[in-house]
Amino acid sequence: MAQKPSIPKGTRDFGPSVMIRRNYIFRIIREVFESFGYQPLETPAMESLDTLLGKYGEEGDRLIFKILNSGDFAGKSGWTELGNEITDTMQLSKKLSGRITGKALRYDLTVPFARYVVQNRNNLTLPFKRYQIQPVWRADRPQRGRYREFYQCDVDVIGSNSLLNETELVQLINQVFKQLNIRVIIKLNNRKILAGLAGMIGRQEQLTELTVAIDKLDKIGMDEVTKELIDRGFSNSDVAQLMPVITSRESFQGKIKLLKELFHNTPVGQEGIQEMETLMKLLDSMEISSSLEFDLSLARGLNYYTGAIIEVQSRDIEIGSICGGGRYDNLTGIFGLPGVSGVGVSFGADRIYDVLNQLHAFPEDTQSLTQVLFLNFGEDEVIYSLPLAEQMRRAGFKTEIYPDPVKIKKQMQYAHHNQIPVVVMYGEEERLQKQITIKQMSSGEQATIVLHNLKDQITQWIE
RNA sequence: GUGGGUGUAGUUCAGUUGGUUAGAACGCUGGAUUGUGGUUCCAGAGGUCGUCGGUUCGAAUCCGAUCUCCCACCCCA
Repeated sequence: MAQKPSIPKGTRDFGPSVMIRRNYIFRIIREVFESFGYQPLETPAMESLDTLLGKYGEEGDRLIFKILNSGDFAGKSGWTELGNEITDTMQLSKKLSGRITGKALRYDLTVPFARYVVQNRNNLTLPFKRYQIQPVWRADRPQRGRYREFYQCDVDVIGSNSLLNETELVQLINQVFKQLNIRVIIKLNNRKILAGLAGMIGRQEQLTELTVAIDKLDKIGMDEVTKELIDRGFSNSDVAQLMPVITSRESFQGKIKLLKELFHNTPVGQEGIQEMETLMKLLDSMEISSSLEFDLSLARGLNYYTGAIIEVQSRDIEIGSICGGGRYDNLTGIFGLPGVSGVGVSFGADRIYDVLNQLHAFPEDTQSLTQVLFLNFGEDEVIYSLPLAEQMRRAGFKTEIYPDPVKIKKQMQYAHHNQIPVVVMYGEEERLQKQITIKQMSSGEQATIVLHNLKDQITQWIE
């Protein structure tokens, strides 16, 4: 029974000092989201399994955390009956899982959002702008920078086709990272341009294979991507046509010109070019301090994107994307509400944390919380400290009283370990002389002063 | 899902060709100091050596299985 407690693989506890820093990130993100008029939304940790299945591809389905039903599911599911007629265990498992689980933990925030929109379609005024900051779960095998439980910070606007939304999101991304002091590259592309490329070589139906392969360009390089494309059934001439385009180092205008020539017979591609040009034109009219890049190899894995795609990388720390998203034309369609287009991005709080940590870019004062500690000199003595502590709180100091009348040494250690800058002593000696002793921990300096000077002295020492 | 590594005190790790009582540092508790933290000194607590089995007179050490965590791939934030 003396077994060591532990938490499940890929999950984490966040101690106080980490939480203070995480809250700093969430606070900035939330404030920026709200400044653009996005409204808060939360959805349950668990969704019906049907809501989630089939939305993330075959690979995604496997990574969904399922929740076991309560009750005697073995008996109800007719275990023996099933077992007798099916000998293939994989098939048996599949059949059984349909009966023993009907709920699952959410895999991302976009699908629950789509579900919410469809469910409340009669009460929502479109366009609907919402943000959502909640954990999501994936039954993946964890490794560095990848967890089974992690937070996503999503902003989406649904029910508007305007490219102004994309523009605004870029502006919002820029604002978040500006406030966090992270220098970023915002990469842009358009799914329709990728579809145009697939169309150009006559392989529209293999768009997904194409995008999965070229998305790895900056990770594994040109040769490996070529190899992968061949493996996925593309011909040498396909690759010969594609590679020069997606690796093009031309300027924005250069790339547009190149694509226009290539896409004279592919309407989807032309549409993509037009959207890209409009977006760039709109962005030109704003002050975006981050560098923008038109990256033709940017594809993003999720295959529900249909228009613009966005991905953000840190300029200083190699950690993959710290924010990403795009436009999806028909996400609510699978829930029976077609024709509602949405666009959104998601910030990866955990990776942003790592970037700030490695850059030492967290603000200093996020560390200590309590500013003033009243020592406890005994059950009777401490009563006289109570109103003083309350006065200090009203004066704006985070104040606590040590709860137990233990040795002063121990109480001082508590102040030291919690980095509390000021300790106040109001024991019998002080009280009889109508004075109070106050100590600044950083310098060790200590002063005995008259009561009404307490506030001023603390102010002076904390600043 | 595929492949590689790891496991000894709260934490980070030593532990010789298998040998008697498994160590260190840091941390923790108490004391030197009954109203004073950080530095110092003294003392103390803390271990089913991941688990189960095997080889052996004898296993932290060798073998097998199993679990765990870490790393890479697939995929993703």
